[in-house]
Order: sequence, then structure tokens, then C-alpha cells
Amino acid sequence: MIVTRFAPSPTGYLHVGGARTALFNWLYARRAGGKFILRIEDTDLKRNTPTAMQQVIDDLRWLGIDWDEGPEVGGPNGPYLQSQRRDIYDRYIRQLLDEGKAYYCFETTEELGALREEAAGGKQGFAYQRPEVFATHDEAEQARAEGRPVTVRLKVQQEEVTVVNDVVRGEVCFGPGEVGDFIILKSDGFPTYHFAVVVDDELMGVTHVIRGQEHLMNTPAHQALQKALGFRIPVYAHMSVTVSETGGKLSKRERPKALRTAIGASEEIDVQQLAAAGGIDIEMFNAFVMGKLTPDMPAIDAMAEYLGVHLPEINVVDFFRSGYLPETMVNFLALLGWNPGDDREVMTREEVVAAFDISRMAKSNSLFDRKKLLSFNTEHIRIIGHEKLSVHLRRYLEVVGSPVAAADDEMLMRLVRINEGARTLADIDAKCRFLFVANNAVGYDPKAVQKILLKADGLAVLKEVRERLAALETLTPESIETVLRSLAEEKQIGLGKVAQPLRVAICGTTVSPPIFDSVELLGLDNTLDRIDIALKRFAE
RNA sequence: GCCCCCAUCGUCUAGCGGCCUAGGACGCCGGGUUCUCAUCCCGGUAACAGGGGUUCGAGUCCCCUUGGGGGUACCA
Repeated sequence: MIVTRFAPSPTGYLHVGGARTALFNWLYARRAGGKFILRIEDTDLKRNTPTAMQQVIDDLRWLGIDWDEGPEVGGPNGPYLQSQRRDIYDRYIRQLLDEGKAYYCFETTEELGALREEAAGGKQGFAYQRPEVFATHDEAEQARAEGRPVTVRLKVQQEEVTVVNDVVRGEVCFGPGEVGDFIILKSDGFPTYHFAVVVDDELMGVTHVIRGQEHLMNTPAHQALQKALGFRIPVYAHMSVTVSETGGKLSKRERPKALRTAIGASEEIDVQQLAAAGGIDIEMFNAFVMGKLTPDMPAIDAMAEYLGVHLPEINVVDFFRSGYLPETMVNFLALLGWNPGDDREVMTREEVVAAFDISRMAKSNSLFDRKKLLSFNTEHIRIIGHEKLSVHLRRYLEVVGSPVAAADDEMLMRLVRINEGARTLADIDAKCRFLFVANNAVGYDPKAVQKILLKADGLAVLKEVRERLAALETLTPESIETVLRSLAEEKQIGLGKVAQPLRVAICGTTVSPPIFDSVELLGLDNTLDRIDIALKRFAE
């Protein structure tokens, strides 16, 4: 049976790069009828954020990536948090020590840093000098008792060439001495990543490791460990990296960076207010602007919202908040470094699962193209079906706190129907908000008012529109259309000349769903009321 | 510095020695539909990084150069 896993370290929100790794593993397992495991790699206390695991879990669930074993679902190979597996690691560490395949070390971080510095000028990279005689368990205990750092290193064969057999890259060779004796147990008693992955992948029966290219260089070390422990070597597939428009790999730092740039570019901003909007004090704000530190995500988001700037989406939640569908993300992410071998691009989740195979993974890095993503989203909004779309929309509206969330199910379906062609859920939200504000609270866009109502005879037309609508007996999109069209015809003007003043009067902007539906949904009383308000307000 | 990986339109890619006059998609440009925005429809622009080989024949195989990316931790 094929077993894959996704093993994130809980450092914060799941970002697209991680999501793509998770997706590839999930797709492969699902396609092959195998098993997909979620494992949390929390062996670094310093990096762990308390809420991060939940965030990662939520993001995966949103994407529709489910796991057969892991947190919240359990399984026969648990626990699935590495921090809870220390006794297991200790056993294997002890085994290696007893067999003379690993040894204790006592250097401090500073000492190691100095050695590395020294080696920096040399031709070969830094390699740890293996001691002549090895410390005993007792000596290690003693050192620990004295408060000295104790680590364990693996003895790595220095003579042989290591060959990594990679599904996407073929055979990759590493010369003798490329891998030094590396640390497998840290002085805080936790295993290093290298040790924990190897042990867990073996114990959990992982057959295929699909991971980022950044791990290719780690693989010889992992294989050395597998050999020392007598483990099997799983199939490796190292994925190409996703790079961002700005070059380099897609990183979480891009959002704060974009915000910093925006702050720098905008003139006349009230820094006090901006800092307050982000919930940070002015010193912190200044430090941020100068690039000295980075506030947390919510602060960044809040300031961006205050400034009205759009930050590049990096985390999975960013895409959710921008109104993308999980179907879009799955489809798009899958196509970054993989393709089905034919001309299909927009595919449903089921189609992607059915077509996926690691043998068609691309070698070269790819750029994350947000324009194409948008077009994919437009297409998925179109093909997903109204029922599913309204479920997504409801959740979206609730989470972003839109007034449109007040719509009942019937209304929501209606909104979905009249918004065909929307590019994101955010588009639908924005276009429909006018329906959920009080008549006297419509925000009029000055430009729209100027251009549509005040220019030409916008107000005069609006007055006539009012009269015609008021005389209407039954209010349906069709009846409204008839009225507006006949008015336009009589006046020998385009429908736009009639519709636009009405639109601005009821929405405050030049953009809304189709005008006939908009009026009908708003209701006759509200429509007339808003026209009156506009007429009065912009009369002179 | 050292090690590793990669290289087709602006972008994602198809291509696994002759089917390539290099195909698709996004973008972009032009046109059309339309009550706004968006959608939708039609048309166009645009690429094998450079240089050597191998071969009857190279986008496809090999080497070098250049360019890009990754790694070089008691992070994962």
C-alpha cells in the first residue's frame, strides 16, 4: 500500500508552498488508493506557535485535504505530534549509541560557530572533526549534570558516494565526505528534524516522500540514518520550488514587505492612526517601517485594510479572505509543477485526483502567477454549481463579517444566480452590500455622482425613472426591464443612460448586479426612497 | 566559497531524435456582445538562453558558458 504524509512544523498559518506539498502527497495517496498521514513536526520549541497546529488543520480542511491518520483522527501509528514521541526517539538514539554508530558531543553553540568560521575560508565546507575516543553514557550523564550541553552525532561513512534515487530528478550523486557527522539529538533532549523524520517515516510505514527541493540536500543524511538503523529507503520525489513574482521562493515575508512599500509610497498618512489600526504602538510601528521588526499577521492585515492596499496572498487563509474557492486552489496548486499530459487545465478536484501521478512532476521551478489564479477562480465559480457556491459564499461572508451574511438561503441563492461571471467571492460581496444597508446610509461615490447624476440630465432622467417605477403594479425583473427599456426608447437614448442614474441612486456606485434584479431585490419602497434621497441630496 | 538542482512565448506548460512551419492556457493587444462591473465570443502578438559536439536528422542526447533557484544550523 502506498503511504504518504505531510509533516508541517507548526510555525503559523499554512502557506501556499506548504499547501502544495500537502496536496501532492494527498493526491498521490488518493489516486493510488493509499493512505495519507498528517504529522506535526514540533521538535523545535522555539519555533512552535501554540495556535499554529489548529491553523494548519483548519487550512487543510478548507482545501479539502483530509488525512487517514493524524491529529484529531488518530490512527495505529500515533502519537502524531513528534513532541509526544520522545521515548521512541530515545530508544533508537540509545540503540545507535550502544552499537557504536553514534557518539556524544559536548561543544557549545559558540564553539561550533568558531570552528565553522575557521573553516569558512577552506576549500571543503565545514565538517565536524570526529573524536578519537568516544564519551561513555556515564560521562554524558556527568556533563549533563554539570549543565554542559550534550548532543549526539551520527557516524557517517566518509568514503562512499551516496546516490539518491529521485523520481523527478533521477540519480543524484553526492561525493564522499559531503555529509559530515550530523547531530541527531539536540542538547534539549529533542531529536533533530533529520532523525525524527527518518524514524517516523519508517514507523508509520511511509512509502513515498514527496517534499520540497530544499530537502534534496538532506536526503544523503537521511539515507545514512536509514542504513545505520536498518530501515528501508522510501521513494523520494523532490518537487520544484514555487517562486514569487519578486524572485526567490514564495515567502511569508512578502506581505509585510508589500505593506512597508505601500507605507513608504503613500504621502500624507497619519502614522498614529495607522499604528492604532494595527494595534501596535508608535515605536513598534517605526521599527517596522525601518525594517527592524515585523509585527504579527493580524497587525499587518489590519494596517493594510486601513490603508486600503491589497497585499499579495501567501497563506492559504489569505486566499480564502480574497474570495478564492478551495477548488481553485487545489486545481491551480496541482498545476504548479505537474500536468495531466493533455490540454486540460481547469479541472475539478475529482479530475485532478484521477489524473495525478508523480511521474509527471516537473523539474523546474515555477512562478506563482496570480493573474492566472484569478482566471481559474472565475472559471471554478462558473462551473461549481449554485448550491456549492452558495455554501462557500455563506462561509466567506460570515468570516469576513460582511453585512451580506444577513441574507437568508433563498436570498443567497438569488445573489449567486445574478452574479454569474464574478471573479471572486469578494466581488459578489462587494456588489451586493448595497442591499444590506439602510436607505439613508448609502455611501455615494463622489466620482459616480459627478459623472452620472450631475452630468447631462442624469437627475432629470432619474426623476422620470422614479415616476415610471412608482406606477409599476408588479415588481419583477422583467417588468422593471420593460419600464426602463421603453423609457429609453421614448427618449431616444441608450438603456445605459437610464440604468446608470438609477444604479447610482440605489447603490451609490456605478457597479452592481444587473439593474433589474438589483431593483427587484431592493424592493420598490426602498428603491423609491433611495431615489428621493439622491434627488434631494444632489438637486443643486 | 563549496555542494546540488533547473533552463521552450512575459507566465504556467506540451514536447520524451524525424509527426514542430514548436501546441494549449493565462496575460497582453485589437475587434464583437452587453444596463455598469465582470463574464462571454472572435482575431492577433509572442519562446526552444549562447556555444560546441553526437547523428542522415536535435527543442529533444552529451559537454562547456551564462542565467536562475536551493542547500551549506543543536530550523524544519
